[in-house]
Amino acid sequence: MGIRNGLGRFGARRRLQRTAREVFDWRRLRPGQTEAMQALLQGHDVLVVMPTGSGKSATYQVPAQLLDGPTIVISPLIALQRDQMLSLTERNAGGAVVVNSAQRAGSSEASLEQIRAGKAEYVFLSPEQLAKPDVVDRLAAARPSLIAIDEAHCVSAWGHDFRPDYLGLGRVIERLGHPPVIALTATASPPVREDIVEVLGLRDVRQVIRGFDRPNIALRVRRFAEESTKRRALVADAAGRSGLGLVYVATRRDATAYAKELTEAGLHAEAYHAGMKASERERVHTLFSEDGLDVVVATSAFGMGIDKPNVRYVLHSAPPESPDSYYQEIGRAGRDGEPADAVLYYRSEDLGLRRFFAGGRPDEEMLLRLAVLLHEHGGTVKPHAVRDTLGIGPSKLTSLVNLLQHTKAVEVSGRGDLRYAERGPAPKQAAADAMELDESRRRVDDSRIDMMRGYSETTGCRRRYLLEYFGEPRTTKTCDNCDNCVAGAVDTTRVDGPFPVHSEVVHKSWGPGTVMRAEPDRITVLFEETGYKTLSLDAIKRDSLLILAPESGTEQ
DNA sequence: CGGATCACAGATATCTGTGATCCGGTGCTATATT
Repeated sequence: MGIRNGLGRFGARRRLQRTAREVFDWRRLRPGQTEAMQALLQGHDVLVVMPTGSGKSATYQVPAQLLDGPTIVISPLIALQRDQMLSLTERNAGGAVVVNSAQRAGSSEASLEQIRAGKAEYVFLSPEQLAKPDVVDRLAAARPSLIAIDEAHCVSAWGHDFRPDYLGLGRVIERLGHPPVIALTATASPPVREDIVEVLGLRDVRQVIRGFDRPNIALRVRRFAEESTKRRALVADAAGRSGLGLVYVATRRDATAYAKELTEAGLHAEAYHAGMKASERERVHTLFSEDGLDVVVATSAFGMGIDKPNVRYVLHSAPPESPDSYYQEIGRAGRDGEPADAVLYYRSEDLGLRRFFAGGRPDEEMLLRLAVLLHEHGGTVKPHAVRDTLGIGPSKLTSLVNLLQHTKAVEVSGRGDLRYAERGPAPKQAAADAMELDESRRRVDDSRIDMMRGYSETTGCRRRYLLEYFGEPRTTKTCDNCDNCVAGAVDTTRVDGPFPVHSEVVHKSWGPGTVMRAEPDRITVLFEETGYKTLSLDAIKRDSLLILAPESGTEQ
């Protein structure tokens, strides 16, 4: 009580500041933080995109103190859950508990009981825990006042296949009474933000987006024709550097191989990937945290949650699958604000592996069998019964159900039970629609790989390229801290084409989209259905491909 | 999609080329066995 009635904007701000100081010992809140916190207290859902180390966690931790009821924090990794729980336990913040499979038997049970009894303010758990109806029921009974989704880009990056329980979070949020929800991430391009909002079912959303630019990170791409030449160059580069570094590689095998070569070159290098024993991974992580080595050679498994200030360089032996991932990975350099380097060792062939990873198609036959099964049954079916009948695992079922849900064929109840929608399309149509939806998602994934190629091959300012990708156009044309700008090769002619950045357009066959990037002879558009496309202005003119959307220009 | 690896053939007894085949990232969970 009291927040909405009686206390105005300024009262709320003062209370937030006082709580930040008294409970957490934070002297000052930054504008982005206060904005997000106030929006939560006013009952909005909030999407926060702010760099690591800028106090994202504070945006839910402080309001949690002022709202009456526990705060549920959804976090993708057990290690992150534990770290955050421990740091809260040090404060006099009302107690924090975790619920996960790494707990001793009965300990998760005790955590849930503490939440129910009002003896803990924060509970940390994974989406998989929230896929269990009894866990959700017990949390709902505690009347949570706030839900935070940490590392929210995982919703979009992992939900659709790798960890499909992320897709169930929207339903879970409703089941928990939809208190104010805050989703937090360091990196999210506009379509990723849209995906997060849609999957989580956020309403009346306030977006707080701050500080994408990391001007102290020098950006560079080195192009190679031969794999062997590229390898040698990367090893020589790292061997010639001092200070802590990260080398990102595409495969586990490469992690081991590069680590070996770097060791032979005289560095203390350690490999890191998900195939290693937990104890080994922890050993490398500790060495890294305590400056006990020169370089970690890792797959994408390494990095989430790390906030090490003095990483001096991040080298990539191959491009990742999107600028989103690339920016996230190089963003681990130079957190201290001192100069740092991000160098991509690039061969266009290396994008092939990314296309392979993006390529897995859903099982169409199984999709149809599932649709037919639910349709013929007519009533509500328990998911385990469906799994038994079809002989598939829980995550496969979740991803197939998700596709059918989007085509309005299947409905999922609060407890996770399945039923065919009364006015849903026929099973055959539903399966076909679902395949088409999946196809469209794949086109978007492919287009993000294309954008990674675009970054690697651009002759323009690389920083500008990335910032525009994230929807933050710079006013200056050059950054003076990327290879192209330093070489003086960047074309600084003013671009005043017919389709300015951020204008809404409609394409003859690809439908509506937003201009993300404008160059003298071409533009890049983010289309709702097909993702990113680069179009030459000549072709647009010749075939009248594109027009400005009717409402565009009247908005601002 | 591209690479690494292997079997096999071919011109010569150790190497070279070709085609087939396989493999590739991210983490939760839950339970049985030491």
